Amino acid sequence: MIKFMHTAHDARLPLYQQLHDDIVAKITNKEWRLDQPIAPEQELAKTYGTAVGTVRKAVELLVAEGILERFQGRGTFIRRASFDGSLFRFFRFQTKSGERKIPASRILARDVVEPPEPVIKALQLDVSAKAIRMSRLRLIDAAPMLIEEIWLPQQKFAAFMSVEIDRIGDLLYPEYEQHCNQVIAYANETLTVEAVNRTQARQLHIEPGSPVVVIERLAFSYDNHPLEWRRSRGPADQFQYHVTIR
Amino acid sequence: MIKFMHTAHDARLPLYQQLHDDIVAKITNKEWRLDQPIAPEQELAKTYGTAVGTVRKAVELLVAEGILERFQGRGTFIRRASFDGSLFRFFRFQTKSGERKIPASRILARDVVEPPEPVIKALQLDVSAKAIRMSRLRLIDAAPMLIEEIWLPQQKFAAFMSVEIDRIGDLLYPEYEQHCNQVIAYANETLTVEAVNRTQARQLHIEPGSPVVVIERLAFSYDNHPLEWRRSRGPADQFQYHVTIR
DNA sequence: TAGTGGTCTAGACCACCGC
DNA sequence: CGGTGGTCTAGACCACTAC
Repeated sequence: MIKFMHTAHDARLPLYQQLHDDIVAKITNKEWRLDQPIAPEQELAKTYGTAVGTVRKAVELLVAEGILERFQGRGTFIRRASFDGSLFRFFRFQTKSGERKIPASRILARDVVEPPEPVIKALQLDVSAKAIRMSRLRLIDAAPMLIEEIWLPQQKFAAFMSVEIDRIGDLLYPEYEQHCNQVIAYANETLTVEAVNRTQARQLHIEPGSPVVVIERLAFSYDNHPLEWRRSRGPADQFQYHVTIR
Repeated sequence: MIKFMHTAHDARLPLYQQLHDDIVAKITNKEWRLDQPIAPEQELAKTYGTAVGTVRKAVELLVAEGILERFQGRGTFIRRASFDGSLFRFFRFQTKSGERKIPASRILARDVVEPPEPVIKALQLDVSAKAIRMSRLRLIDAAPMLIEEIWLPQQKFAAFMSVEIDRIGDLLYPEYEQHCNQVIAYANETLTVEAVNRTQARQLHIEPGSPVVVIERLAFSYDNHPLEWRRSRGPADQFQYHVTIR
Protein backbone atom coordinates (compact mmCIF):
# COMPACT_ATOMS: atom_id res chain seq x y z
CA MET A 1 0.00 0.00 0.00
CA ILE A 2 1.23 3.41 -0.94
CA LYS A 3 1.71 5.91 1.86
CA PHE A 4 2.05 9.65 2.32
CA MET A 5 0.76 10.57 -1.10
CA HIS A 6 0.58 14.36 -1.18
CA THR A 7 -1.92 14.77 -3.98
CA ALA A 8 -5.06 13.28 -5.41
CA HIS A 9 -4.00 10.32 -7.52
CA ASP A 10 -5.49 7.56 -9.57
CA ALA A 11 -4.75 4.28 -7.82
CA ARG A 12 -5.34 2.39 -11.06
CA LEU A 13 -2.15 3.87 -12.47
CA PRO A 14 1.14 2.02 -12.01
CA LEU A 15 2.82 2.84 -8.73
CA TYR A 16 5.82 4.43 -10.41
CA GLN A 17 3.47 6.74 -12.34
CA GLN A 18 1.79 7.84 -9.12
CA LEU A 19 5.20 8.50 -7.57
CA HIS A 20 6.19 10.44 -10.68
CA ASP A 21 3.08 12.61 -10.43
CA ASP A 22 3.54 13.18 -6.70
CA ILE A 23 7.15 14.26 -7.19
CA VAL A 24 6.07 16.70 -9.90
CA ALA A 25 3.49 18.06 -7.47
CA LYS A 26 6.16 18.45 -4.79
CA ILE A 27 8.36 20.39 -7.20
CA THR A 28 5.43 22.53 -8.29
CA ASN A 29 4.52 23.33 -4.71
CA LYS A 30 8.14 24.25 -4.04
CA GLU A 31 8.36 21.70 -1.24
CA TRP A 32 11.94 20.99 -2.28
CA ARG A 33 14.72 23.53 -2.64
CA LEU A 34 16.07 23.94 -6.14
CA ASP A 35 19.70 23.91 -5.02
CA GLN A 36 19.53 20.94 -2.68
CA PRO A 37 19.33 17.24 -3.58
CA ILE A 38 15.89 15.71 -3.21
CA ALA A 39 15.38 12.92 -0.70
CA PRO A 40 17.55 9.84 -1.49
CA GLU A 41 15.98 6.79 -3.10
CA GLN A 42 16.06 4.72 0.09
CA GLU A 43 14.21 7.40 2.00
CA LEU A 44 11.65 7.97 -0.73
CA ALA A 45 11.01 4.23 -0.87
CA LYS A 46 10.47 4.16 2.87
CA THR A 47 8.12 7.18 3.00
CA TYR A 48 6.10 5.96 0.03
CA GLY A 49 6.12 2.39 1.29
CA THR A 50 7.38 0.92 -1.98
CA ALA A 51 10.47 -0.94 -3.12
CA VAL A 52 13.52 1.10 -4.10
CA GLY A 53 13.27 -0.20 -7.65
CA THR A 54 9.88 1.43 -8.04
CA VAL A 55 11.23 4.78 -6.88
CA ARG A 56 14.10 4.33 -9.32
CA LYS A 57 11.69 3.84 -12.20
CA ALA A 58 9.76 6.99 -11.29
CA VAL A 59 12.97 8.99 -11.02
CA GLU A 60 14.28 7.57 -14.31
CA LEU A 61 11.09 8.79 -15.96
CA LEU A 62 11.55 12.25 -14.48
CA VAL A 63 15.15 12.31 -15.67
CA ALA A 64 14.06 11.30 -19.17
CA GLU A 65 11.55 14.16 -19.10
CA GLY A 66 14.29 16.58 -18.18
CA ILE A 67 12.74 17.43 -14.80
CA LEU A 68 15.39 15.82 -12.59
CA GLU A 69 19.12 15.22 -12.90
CA ARG A 70 21.01 12.44 -11.12
CA PHE A 71 24.64 12.42 -10.07
CA GLN A 72 26.24 9.29 -8.70
CA GLY A 73 27.48 9.91 -5.20
CA ARG A 74 25.96 13.40 -4.94
CA GLY A 75 22.22 12.94 -5.24
CA THR A 76 19.24 13.80 -7.40
CA PHE A 77 18.49 17.44 -8.22
CA ILE A 78 15.69 19.42 -9.77
CA ARG A 79 16.90 20.46 -13.19
CA ARG A 80 16.78 24.20 -13.73
CA ALA A 81 15.32 25.52 -16.92
CA SER A 82 18.44 26.69 -18.69
CA PHE A 83 17.45 26.77 -22.29
CA ASP A 84 18.88 30.02 -23.44
CA GLY A 85 20.85 27.58 -25.51
CA SER A 86 17.63 27.52 -27.51
CA LEU A 87 18.92 30.49 -29.46
CA PHE A 88 22.05 28.58 -30.36
CA ARG A 89 19.98 25.68 -31.60
CA PHE A 90 18.27 27.91 -34.11
CA PHE A 91 20.82 30.56 -34.98
CA ARG A 92 24.50 30.39 -35.76
CA PHE A 93 25.06 33.37 -33.52
CA GLN A 94 28.67 33.76 -32.68
CA THR A 95 31.18 36.41 -31.95
CA LYS A 96 33.85 37.03 -34.54
CA SER A 97 36.20 34.83 -32.56
CA GLY A 98 33.69 32.00 -32.96
CA GLU A 99 32.76 31.53 -29.32
CA ARG A 100 29.17 31.30 -28.19
CA LYS A 101 27.96 33.73 -25.65
CA ILE A 102 24.58 34.75 -24.40
CA PRO A 103 23.34 37.76 -26.35
CA ALA A 104 23.21 41.04 -24.47
CA SER A 105 19.72 42.43 -23.95
CA ARG A 106 18.29 45.92 -24.18
CA ILE A 107 14.71 46.37 -23.04
CA LEU A 108 13.20 49.01 -25.32
CA ALA A 109 9.78 49.27 -23.70
CA ARG A 110 7.74 47.83 -20.85
CA ASP A 111 4.13 48.61 -19.99
CA VAL A 112 0.86 47.14 -18.76
CA VAL A 113 -1.83 46.89 -21.43
CA GLU A 114 -4.96 45.07 -22.51
CA PRO A 115 -3.59 41.99 -24.26
CA PRO A 116 -4.64 41.22 -27.82
CA GLU A 117 -6.65 38.12 -28.59
CA PRO A 118 -3.75 35.75 -29.46
CA VAL A 119 -1.99 36.57 -26.18
CA ILE A 120 -5.21 36.07 -24.17
CA LYS A 121 -5.53 32.64 -25.72
CA ALA A 122 -1.90 31.63 -25.34
CA LEU A 123 -1.67 32.75 -21.70
CA GLN A 124 -5.22 31.59 -20.90
CA LEU A 125 -6.12 34.99 -19.42
CA ASP A 126 -9.49 36.09 -18.06
CA VAL A 127 -11.38 38.48 -20.29
CA SER A 128 -10.61 41.47 -18.06
CA ALA A 129 -7.03 40.49 -17.18
CA LYS A 130 -4.17 42.80 -18.11
CA ALA A 131 -0.74 41.82 -19.35
CA ILE A 132 2.81 43.12 -19.20
CA ARG A 133 4.25 43.80 -22.64
CA MET A 134 7.97 44.17 -23.30
CA SER A 135 9.98 44.92 -26.36
CA ARG A 136 13.56 43.72 -26.25
CA LEU A 137 16.55 43.81 -28.54
CA ARG A 138 19.29 41.21 -28.28
CA LEU A 139 22.77 41.88 -29.50
CA ILE A 140 26.02 40.02 -30.07
CA ASP A 141 29.09 42.24 -29.96
CA ALA A 142 26.77 45.25 -30.10
CA ALA A 143 25.27 44.01 -33.40
CA PRO A 144 21.47 43.52 -33.31
CA MET A 145 20.60 39.85 -33.69
CA LEU A 146 17.05 39.39 -32.46
CA ILE A 147 14.05 41.61 -31.80
CA GLU A 148 11.56 40.25 -29.26
CA GLU A 149 8.09 41.03 -27.97
CA ILE A 150 7.33 39.43 -24.62
CA TRP A 151 4.00 39.09 -22.81
CA LEU A 152 3.41 38.14 -19.16
CA PRO A 153 0.18 37.78 -17.17
CA GLN A 154 0.05 40.93 -15.04
CA GLN A 155 -1.60 39.04 -12.19
CA LYS A 156 1.38 36.73 -11.62
CA PHE A 157 4.14 39.14 -12.61
CA ALA A 158 2.96 42.39 -11.01
CA ALA A 159 6.19 42.61 -9.01
CA PHE A 160 8.19 42.63 -12.21
CA MET A 161 6.93 46.11 -13.08
CA SER A 162 8.65 47.58 -10.05
CA VAL A 163 12.07 46.22 -11.01
CA GLU A 164 14.20 48.97 -12.50
CA ILE A 165 14.72 48.28 -16.19
CA ASP A 166 18.44 48.93 -15.94
CA ARG A 167 18.77 46.29 -13.26
CA ILE A 168 17.20 43.51 -15.33
CA GLY A 169 19.81 41.01 -16.51
CA ASP A 170 20.35 39.50 -19.94
CA LEU A 171 18.38 36.41 -18.95
CA LEU A 172 14.78 36.94 -17.92
CA TYR A 173 13.94 33.59 -16.34
CA PRO A 174 16.19 34.04 -13.30
CA GLU A 175 14.58 37.48 -12.87
CA TYR A 176 11.09 35.96 -12.96
CA GLU A 177 12.19 33.52 -10.31
CA GLN A 178 13.81 36.09 -8.07
CA HIS A 179 11.20 38.84 -8.23
CA CYS A 180 7.97 36.98 -8.98
CA ASN A 181 8.62 33.46 -7.66
CA GLN A 182 7.63 32.05 -11.05
CA VAL A 183 9.76 29.19 -12.36
CA ILE A 184 9.83 28.29 -16.06
CA ALA A 185 9.96 24.52 -16.51
CA TYR A 186 9.68 24.07 -20.29
CA ALA A 187 8.49 25.79 -23.42
CA ASN A 188 6.99 25.06 -26.80
CA GLU A 189 8.42 26.85 -29.78
CA THR A 190 7.12 27.27 -33.31
CA LEU A 191 9.43 28.44 -36.08
CA THR A 192 8.31 30.12 -39.27
CA VAL A 193 9.85 32.40 -41.89
CA GLU A 194 8.41 35.73 -43.00
CA ALA A 195 9.41 38.98 -44.68
CA VAL A 196 10.46 41.59 -42.14
CA ASN A 197 8.46 44.80 -41.77
CA ARG A 198 9.97 48.25 -41.85
CA THR A 199 10.18 48.89 -38.11
CA GLN A 200 11.83 45.58 -37.34
CA ALA A 201 14.14 45.89 -40.33
CA ARG A 202 15.42 49.17 -38.95
CA GLN A 203 15.90 47.66 -35.50
CA LEU A 204 17.78 44.65 -36.91
CA HIS A 205 19.81 46.69 -39.39
CA ILE A 206 18.59 44.66 -42.38
CA GLU A 207 16.66 45.45 -45.57
CA PRO A 208 12.86 45.70 -45.27
CA GLY A 209 11.27 42.63 -46.83
CA SER A 210 14.27 40.38 -46.30
CA PRO A 211 13.46 37.01 -44.71
CA VAL A 212 13.46 36.63 -40.93
CA VAL A 213 12.98 33.52 -38.82
CA VAL A 214 10.16 33.94 -36.31
CA ILE A 215 10.30 31.95 -33.07
CA GLU A 216 7.07 31.93 -31.09
CA ARG A 217 7.60 30.56 -27.61
CA LEU A 218 5.03 29.69 -24.96
CA ALA A 219 6.74 28.92 -21.64
CA PHE A 220 5.15 26.89 -18.85
CA SER A 221 5.52 26.22 -15.15
CA TYR A 222 6.10 22.70 -13.81
CA ASP A 223 2.34 22.38 -13.36
CA ASN A 224 1.66 23.30 -16.97
CA HIS A 225 0.36 26.85 -16.55
CA PRO A 226 1.46 29.21 -19.33
CA LEU A 227 3.66 31.93 -17.85
CA GLU A 228 5.19 33.77 -20.77
CA TRP A 229 4.58 34.21 -24.45
CA ARG A 230 7.23 35.69 -26.67
CA ARG A 231 7.88 36.21 -30.34
CA SER A 232 11.45 36.68 -31.55
CA ARG A 233 12.61 37.61 -35.01
CA GLY A 234 16.14 37.25 -36.39
CA PRO A 235 17.74 37.44 -39.84
CA ALA A 236 17.11 34.21 -41.77
CA ASP A 237 20.64 34.14 -43.17
CA GLN A 238 21.82 33.52 -39.59
CA PHE A 239 19.44 30.60 -39.17
CA GLN A 240 20.63 27.00 -38.93
CA TYR A 241 19.00 24.09 -37.18
CA HIS A 242 20.16 20.52 -36.62
CA VAL A 243 17.99 17.54 -35.78
CA THR A 244 18.34 13.76 -35.80
CA ILE A 245 15.29 11.87 -36.99
CA ARG A 246 14.40 8.17 -36.81
CA MET B 1 29.59 -14.55 -16.92
CA ILE B 2 28.18 -13.39 -20.20
CA LYS B 3 27.68 -15.98 -22.91
CA PHE B 4 27.26 -16.13 -26.67
CA MET B 5 28.42 -12.60 -27.33
CA HIS B 6 28.48 -12.19 -31.11
CA THR B 7 30.86 -9.27 -31.36
CA ALA B 8 33.97 -7.84 -29.85
CA HIS B 9 32.95 -6.08 -26.67
CA ASP B 10 34.46 -4.23 -23.77
CA ALA B 11 33.89 -6.28 -20.65
CA ARG B 12 34.46 -3.19 -18.47
CA LEU B 13 31.18 -1.76 -19.76
CA PRO B 14 27.97 -2.50 -17.86
CA LEU B 15 26.36 -5.75 -18.90
CA TYR B 16 23.28 -4.04 -20.26
CA GLN B 17 25.48 -1.86 -22.47
CA GLN B 18 27.23 -4.91 -23.87
CA LEU B 19 23.85 -6.52 -24.57
CA HIS B 20 22.70 -3.29 -26.22
CA ASP B 21 25.74 -3.27 -28.49
CA ASP B 22 25.37 -6.93 -29.36
CA ILE B 23 21.72 -6.48 -30.29
CA VAL B 24 22.63 -3.51 -32.52
CA ALA B 25 25.23 -5.75 -34.17
CA LYS B 26 22.63 -8.48 -34.71
CA ILE B 27 20.29 -5.97 -36.36
CA THR B 28 23.11 -4.59 -38.50
CA ASN B 29 24.10 -8.07 -39.64
CA LYS B 30 20.46 -8.77 -40.50
CA GLU B 31 20.43 -11.78 -38.19
CA TRP B 32 16.86 -10.96 -37.27
CA ARG B 33 13.97 -10.50 -39.67
CA LEU B 34 12.49 -7.02 -39.74
CA ASP B 35 8.90 -8.27 -39.73
CA GLN B 36 9.26 -10.83 -36.94
CA PRO B 37 9.54 -10.23 -33.19
CA ILE B 38 13.04 -10.61 -31.81
CA ALA B 39 13.71 -13.32 -29.24
CA PRO B 40 11.63 -12.84 -26.06
CA GLU B 41 13.27 -11.46 -22.93
CA GLN B 42 13.34 -14.80 -21.15
CA GLU B 43 15.16 -16.44 -24.02
CA LEU B 44 17.62 -13.58 -24.43
CA ALA B 45 18.38 -13.73 -20.72
CA LYS B 46 19.02 -17.46 -20.98
CA THR B 47 21.27 -17.25 -24.06
CA TYR B 48 23.25 -14.33 -22.66
CA GLY B 49 23.37 -15.88 -19.20
CA THR B 50 22.06 -12.79 -17.43
CA ALA B 51 19.00 -11.91 -15.38
CA VAL B 52 15.86 -10.87 -17.23
CA GLY B 53 16.05 -7.41 -15.66
CA THR B 54 19.38 -6.78 -17.34
CA VAL B 55 17.97 -7.72 -20.73
CA ARG B 56 15.03 -5.40 -20.00
CA LYS B 57 17.37 -2.51 -19.34
CA ALA B 58 19.23 -3.08 -22.61
CA VAL B 59 15.96 -3.30 -24.53
CA GLU B 60 14.61 -0.18 -22.81
CA LEU B 61 17.70 1.67 -23.97
CA LEU B 62 17.19 0.46 -27.53
CA VAL B 63 13.54 1.53 -27.38
CA ALA B 64 14.56 4.98 -26.13
CA GLU B 65 16.97 5.22 -29.06
CA GLY B 66 14.19 4.43 -31.47
CA ILE B 67 15.80 1.18 -32.64
CA LEU B 68 13.28 -1.24 -31.14
CA GLU B 69 9.54 -1.12 -30.42
CA ARG B 70 7.82 -3.18 -27.74
CA PHE B 71 4.22 -4.34 -27.72
CA GLN B 72 2.75 -6.00 -24.66
CA GLY B 73 1.60 -9.49 -25.51
CA ARG B 74 3.02 -9.42 -29.05
CA GLY B 75 6.75 -9.04 -28.69
CA THR B 76 9.63 -6.70 -29.45
CA PHE B 77 10.25 -5.58 -33.02
CA ILE B 78 12.94 -3.76 -34.96
CA ARG B 79 11.57 -0.32 -35.67
CA ARG B 80 11.51 0.54 -39.34
CA ALA B 81 12.74 3.91 -40.41
CA SER B 82 9.52 5.63 -41.35
CA PHE B 83 10.37 9.27 -41.15
CA ASP B 84 8.76 10.65 -44.21
CA GLY B 85 6.85 12.43 -41.51
CA SER B 86 9.98 14.55 -41.44
CA LEU B 87 8.47 16.67 -44.16
CA PHE B 88 5.39 17.25 -42.06
CA ARG B 89 7.54 18.29 -39.14
CA PHE B 90 9.07 21.08 -41.16
CA PHE B 91 6.38 22.08 -43.65
CA ARG B 92 2.71 22.74 -43.24
CA PHE B 93 2.06 20.69 -46.36
CA GLN B 94 -1.55 19.85 -46.70
CA THR B 95 -4.15 19.29 -49.31
CA LYS B 96 -6.93 21.82 -49.54
CA SER B 97 -9.10 19.55 -47.44
CA GLY B 98 -6.45 19.77 -44.71
CA GLU B 99 -5.40 16.12 -44.64
CA ARG B 100 -1.76 15.11 -44.68
CA LYS B 101 -0.60 12.86 -47.39
CA ILE B 102 2.78 11.83 -48.66
CA PRO B 103 3.82 14.10 -51.51
CA ALA B 104 3.87 12.54 -54.94
CA SER B 105 7.31 12.24 -56.51
CA ARG B 106 8.58 12.84 -60.01
CA ILE B 107 12.18 11.85 -60.70
CA LEU B 108 13.49 14.40 -63.18
CA ALA B 109 16.94 12.91 -63.74
CA ARG B 110 19.11 10.00 -62.64
CA ASP B 111 22.71 9.32 -63.63
CA VAL B 112 26.09 8.11 -62.41
CA VAL B 113 28.69 10.84 -62.05
CA GLU B 114 31.86 11.87 -60.28
CA PRO B 115 30.58 13.28 -56.99
CA PRO B 116 31.56 16.79 -55.95
CA GLU B 117 33.69 17.37 -52.89
CA PRO B 118 30.86 17.91 -50.32
CA VAL B 119 29.19 14.65 -51.37
CA ILE B 120 32.47 12.73 -51.19
CA LYS B 121 32.91 13.98 -47.65
CA ALA B 122 29.34 13.38 -46.53
CA LEU B 123 29.17 9.86 -47.95
CA GLN B 124 32.80 9.08 -47.04
CA LEU B 125 33.58 7.94 -50.58
CA ASP B 126 36.92 6.81 -51.95
CA VAL B 127 38.62 9.30 -54.22
CA SER B 128 37.78 7.34 -57.35
CA ALA B 129 34.28 6.23 -56.30
CA LYS B 130 31.30 7.26 -58.38
CA ALA B 131 27.89 8.28 -57.14
CA ILE B 132 24.29 8.11 -58.30
CA ARG B 133 22.73 11.55 -58.61
CA MET B 134 18.99 12.12 -58.75
CA SER B 135 16.85 15.17 -59.13
CA ARG B 136 13.35 14.84 -57.82
CA LEU B 137 10.28 17.04 -57.61
CA ARG B 138 7.68 16.46 -54.93
CA LEU B 139 4.13 17.61 -55.36
CA ILE B 140 0.95 17.92 -53.32
CA ASP B 141 -2.21 17.92 -55.40
CA ALA B 142 -0.02 18.41 -58.48
CA ALA B 143 1.43 21.63 -57.01
CA PRO B 144 5.25 21.60 -56.67
CA MET B 145 6.28 21.70 -53.01
CA LEU B 146 9.88 20.55 -52.83
CA ILE B 147 12.79 20.17 -55.22
CA GLU B 148 15.40 17.61 -54.18
CA GLU B 149 18.86 16.49 -55.20
CA ILE B 150 19.79 13.04 -53.95
CA TRP B 151 23.19 11.32 -53.91
CA LEU B 152 23.93 7.63 -53.32
CA PRO B 153 27.24 5.72 -53.28
CA GLN B 154 27.26 3.88 -56.61
CA GLN B 155 29.08 0.95 -55.05
CA LYS B 156 26.23 0.06 -52.69
CA PHE B 157 23.35 1.17 -54.88
CA ALA B 158 24.43 -0.10 -58.31
CA ALA B 159 21.25 -2.18 -58.57
CA PHE B 160 19.16 0.94 -58.21
CA MET B 161 20.23 2.16 -61.65
CA SER B 162 18.54 -0.80 -63.31
CA VAL B 163 15.15 -0.07 -61.73
CA GLU B 164 12.86 1.60 -64.25
CA ILE B 165 12.25 5.20 -63.19
CA ASP B 166 8.52 4.88 -63.73
CA ARG B 167 8.39 1.97 -61.31
CA ILE B 168 10.02 3.83 -58.43
CA GLY B 169 7.49 4.69 -55.73
CA ASP B 170 6.92 7.97 -53.91
CA LEU B 171 9.07 6.77 -51.01
CA LEU B 172 12.68 5.91 -51.76
CA TYR B 173 13.73 4.06 -48.62
CA PRO B 174 11.56 1.00 -49.24
CA GLU B 175 13.00 0.94 -52.76
CA TYR B 176 16.55 1.01 -51.40
CA GLU B 177 15.66 -1.91 -49.17
CA GLN B 178 13.99 -3.94 -51.85
CA HIS B 179 16.45 -3.45 -54.68
CA CYS B 180 19.74 -2.76 -52.91
CA ASN B 181 19.31 -4.41 -49.49
CA GLN B 182 20.26 -1.13 -47.80
CA VAL B 183 18.22 -0.15 -44.74
CA ILE B 184 18.08 3.45 -43.52
CA ALA B 185 18.13 3.57 -39.71
CA TYR B 186 18.31 7.29 -38.95
CA ALA B 187 19.31 10.61 -40.44
CA ASN B 188 20.74 13.97 -39.47
CA GLU B 189 19.12 17.05 -40.92
CA THR B 190 20.30 20.64 -41.09
CA LEU B 191 17.86 23.43 -41.91
CA THR B 192 18.78 26.79 -43.32
CA VAL B 193 17.07 29.55 -45.31
CA GLU B 194 18.33 30.99 -48.57
CA ALA B 195 17.15 32.91 -51.62
CA VAL B 196 16.07 30.59 -54.41
CA ASN B 197 17.94 30.57 -57.73
CA ARG B 198 16.27 30.91 -61.09
CA THR B 199 16.14 27.22 -62.05
CA GLN B 200 14.68 26.12 -58.76
CA ALA B 201 12.26 29.04 -58.70
CA ARG B 202 10.87 27.92 -62.05
CA GLN B 203 10.56 24.32 -60.82
CA LEU B 204 8.80 25.41 -57.63
CA HIS B 205 6.59 27.99 -59.35
CA ILE B 206 7.82 30.83 -57.13
CA GLU B 207 9.61 34.12 -57.70
CA PRO B 208 13.40 33.99 -58.13
CA GLY B 209 15.06 35.31 -54.99
CA SER B 210 12.18 34.49 -52.67
CA PRO B 211 13.19 32.62 -49.50
CA VAL B 212 13.31 28.83 -49.46
CA VAL B 213 13.99 26.48 -46.58
CA VAL B 214 16.86 24.11 -47.32
CA ILE B 215 16.91 20.70 -45.63
CA GLU B 216 20.20 18.84 -45.92
CA ARG B 217 19.83 15.24 -44.84
CA LEU B 218 22.51 12.62 -44.33
CA ALA B 219 20.96 9.18 -43.80
CA PHE B 220 22.74 6.29 -42.08
CA SER B 221 22.51 2.52 -41.73
CA TYR B 222 22.17 0.85 -38.33
CA ASP B 223 25.95 0.51 -38.22
CA ASN B 224 26.47 4.22 -38.85
CA HIS B 225 27.60 4.16 -42.46
CA PRO B 226 26.30 7.09 -44.52
CA LEU B 227 24.01 5.76 -47.26
CA GLU B 228 22.30 8.78 -48.75
CA TRP B 229 22.79 12.51 -48.90
CA ARG B 230 20.00 14.76 -50.06
CA ARG B 231 19.22 18.44 -50.22
CA SER B 232 15.59 19.57 -50.43
CA ARG B 233 14.29 23.06 -51.00
CA GLY B 234 10.74 24.29 -50.39
CA PRO B 235 9.05 27.69 -50.20
CA ALA B 236 9.75 29.31 -46.83
CA ASP B 237 6.18 30.57 -46.50
CA GLN B 238 5.14 26.92 -46.17
CA PHE B 239 7.65 26.30 -43.40
CA GLN B 240 6.65 25.68 -39.79
CA TYR B 241 8.47 23.73 -37.12
CA HIS B 242 7.47 22.82 -33.59
CA VAL B 243 9.76 21.83 -30.75
CA THR B 244 9.56 21.50 -26.98
CA ILE B 245 12.62 22.65 -25.09
CA ARG B 246 13.64 22.18 -21.48
C1' DT C 1 34.27 6.63 5.82
C1' DA C 2 29.40 7.28 5.26
C1' DG C 3 26.03 8.08 1.97
C1' DT C 4 24.63 8.53 -2.65
C1' DG C 5 23.22 6.65 -7.12
C1' DG C 6 24.53 2.56 -10.60
C1' DT C 7 24.33 -2.23 -11.70
C1' DC C 8 22.51 -6.77 -11.27
C1' DT C 9 19.98 -10.69 -9.53
C1' DA C 10 15.94 -13.90 -9.01
C1' DG C 11 12.07 -14.23 -8.40
C1' DA C 12 6.41 -12.96 -8.25
C1' DC C 13 2.17 -11.63 -10.33
C1' DC C 14 -0.56 -8.82 -13.78
C1' DA C 15 -2.33 -7.24 -18.50
C1' DC C 16 -2.62 -7.97 -23.06
C1' DC C 17 -2.38 -10.59 -27.49
C1' DG C 18 -3.06 -14.19 -30.77
C1' DC C 19 -4.56 -18.70 -31.48
C1' DC D 1 -5.11 -20.98 -23.41
C1' DG D 2 0.11 -20.09 -23.56
C1' DG D 3 3.36 -16.62 -24.32
C1' DT D 4 4.59 -11.93 -24.42
C1' DG D 5 5.90 -7.65 -22.20
C1' DG D 6 4.63 -4.59 -17.78
C1' DT D 7 4.94 -3.92 -12.91
C1' DC D 8 6.93 -4.70 -8.47
C1' DT D 9 9.63 -6.69 -4.77
C1' DA D 10 13.80 -7.35 -1.81
C1' DG D 11 17.68 -7.84 -1.63
C1' DA D 12 23.32 -7.68 -3.03
C1' DC D 13 27.42 -5.38 -4.32
C1' DC D 14 29.97 -1.58 -6.87
C1' DA D 15 31.53 3.36 -8.05
C1' DC D 16 31.63 7.77 -6.97
C1' DT D 17 31.34 12.08 -3.96
C1' DA D 18 31.70 14.82 -0.05
C1' DC D 19 33.62 15.35 4.35
